[in-house]
Amino acid sequence: MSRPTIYDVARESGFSIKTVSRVINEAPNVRKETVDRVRAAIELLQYHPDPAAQRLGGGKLPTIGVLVDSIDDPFFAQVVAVIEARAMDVGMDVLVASTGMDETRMRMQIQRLARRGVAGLVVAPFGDPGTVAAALPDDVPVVVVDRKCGVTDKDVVRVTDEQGATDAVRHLVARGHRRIGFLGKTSAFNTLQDRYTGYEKALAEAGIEVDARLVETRAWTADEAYPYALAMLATADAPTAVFAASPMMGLGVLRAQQRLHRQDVALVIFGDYPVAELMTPPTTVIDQRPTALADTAFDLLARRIQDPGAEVLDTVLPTLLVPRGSGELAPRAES
Amino acid sequence: MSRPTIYDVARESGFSIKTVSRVINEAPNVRKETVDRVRAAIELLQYHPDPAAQRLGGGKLPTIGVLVDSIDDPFFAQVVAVIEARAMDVGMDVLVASTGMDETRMRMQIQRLARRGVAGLVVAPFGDPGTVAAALPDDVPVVVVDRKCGVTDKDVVRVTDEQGATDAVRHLVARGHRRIGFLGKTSAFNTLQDRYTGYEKALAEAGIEVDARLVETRAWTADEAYPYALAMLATADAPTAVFAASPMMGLGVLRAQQRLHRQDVALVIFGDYPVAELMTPPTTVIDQRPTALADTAFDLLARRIQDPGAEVLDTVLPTLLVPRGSGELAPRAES
DNA sequence: CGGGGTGTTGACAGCGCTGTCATACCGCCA
DNA sequence: TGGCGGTATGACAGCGCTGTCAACACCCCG
Repeated sequence: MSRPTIYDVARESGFSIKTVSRVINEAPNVRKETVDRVRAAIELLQYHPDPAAQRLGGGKLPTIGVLVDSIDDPFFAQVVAVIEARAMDVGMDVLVASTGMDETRMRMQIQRLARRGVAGLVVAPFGDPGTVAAALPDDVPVVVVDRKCGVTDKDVVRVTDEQGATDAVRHLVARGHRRIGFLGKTSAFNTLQDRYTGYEKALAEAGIEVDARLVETRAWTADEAYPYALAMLATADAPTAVFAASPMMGLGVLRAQQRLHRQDVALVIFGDYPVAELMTPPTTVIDQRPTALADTAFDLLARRIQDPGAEVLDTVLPTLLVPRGSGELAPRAES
Repeated sequence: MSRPTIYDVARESGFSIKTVSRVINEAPNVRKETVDRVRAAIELLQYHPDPAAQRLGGGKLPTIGVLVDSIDDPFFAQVVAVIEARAMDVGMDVLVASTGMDETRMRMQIQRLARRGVAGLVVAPFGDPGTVAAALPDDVPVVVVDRKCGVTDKDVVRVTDEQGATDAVRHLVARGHRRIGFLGKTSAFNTLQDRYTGYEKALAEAGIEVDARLVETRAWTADEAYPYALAMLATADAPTAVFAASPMMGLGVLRAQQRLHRQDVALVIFGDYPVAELMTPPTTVIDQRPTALADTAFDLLARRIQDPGAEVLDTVLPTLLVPRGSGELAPRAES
């Protein structure tokens, strides 16, 4: 009364296990009638191949691994959700793992997933190019998402970080802002570095000089960003607008604004977040469109699994400025 | 130059593969010196057992499956994150799957995970007791989270839905509210039903009669809740406070409040959500403490995997009222 | 009518483990 | 001294698949 095996299907259908195997894997050169008979037996017995056995017998696990910073980060949660949905459509399972932003752990998790025999891996890496390149396996298809980290021999999907940041700051400049603050730990990721570059660029275009007092690059978490944001907003020559280079930075700013009752400071956050549209004022964001990112990542992975030799692609998706209110505030009248 | 197998370790250590297997599985009756020698060989060769082979050879996969409504729901994202972290600590992987609130899909996903040979399953089920009971496998350890759904033969972890709702409504009553609205599709889950019961109970305690015009039980998503909330808040005898029985309902109410500029209506939401503390006013919530839920779920699962015959536990965790502002608003003066 | 495809199927040997059972050895007691 | 029980180890047969290779049609063409 155990689960039926391929032998049961073979017996039921009157063919050999090999032919059943062929039908399961949609191999060529099987007569249509045979396929039908085997399919009928499979249906009758409610047979499903055992993934572990398939794996052991030479194939890969019908599974894809996803490794992200943290699963409950809304951005990555969406990425995982999309991958899971897409994987389900093609009958694959998804193994999730998180790095917790720890390099050793990242390497360990990648190894574990690879060892597991997954058919492919979606990874949001971090760290310097050397480390990342060493950590990514070469014998498993890998797609790198969100952060390039100097990877050149794998498919990459990411967004136009610099352009997005430029859009954000231009948007603020267009509203008349000249004193625009920046928050984001530029040393952490190349993405953040790029966003800073975009910030600089937009200012330069407008003939505005970067004021070091308005640039804060030390904070990484929202908790760290908060005091800096507080300090920046509390000074006499506070910025009239702030560009937060990540949602975490954004939260830090929002907390500071709430604390100081300074909702009149314009704000654009790089990266959308839940209920941003319900804030007072609703938050203008640069949407990274995580679902598009994940969709593309899945497509690329599927492509590479199917054709390991395909040309390596570095896909850069556009971001989307979503004006909701906070980014459209005019500079408050100088007191 | 492929991955080392148990044979390589056997050769390297000078013992048979069986003894190596014993060491890997920490089986009894192996001389300490042997263990050390084998361990050294394992270390030297950087050997890691192949999970698929372990599975096929009689064991279970060192993997636990998690099935939730949706992976990017903040509540479930946290649950998944905690399970993943705990699993990693004990060297297990996590397969995620989502039901998308579809019964057929739920059943399918459960079967897939079970077939996969996972060591255990954490499931947030839904649907009537019969369906759920039929969908849950008996040959794999299962822990049911968040919603009991009439399950009696599996371990369950959930929160005090009725008590939490009562707390919320009492809290509002204590502020002087008498006209308190309710939003939540009571027919969807027993959890929501319980929350409604809690609502009724708190009103009864205060000698307040339930006003059918203030009770809306048809909406399930935030989009559905929005028009109802709008209607409820726009009437002449609008409630002075609202209890939203789920975060989604809460979002509907918040949108309606924003639209109508009625931030003066008190609000308590069952279930915390990101940045609730940054809203205007900050949202008072009944925290379901998803991390505690997930921790307990993991503990229960580990216990059952280790001892399949253990007594079945129905664990009910307390919720936590988190006052942040919206729930402490006094009834506005009647116009 | 024979040779060389092409299409269709099956026998069988693994894949890397674990379970079962056998073996070898030790110390102990009668 | 023989026999018994316990400890430590190994031989070997699977687990449920897939890959390889062989077998056996059958067809077309010269």
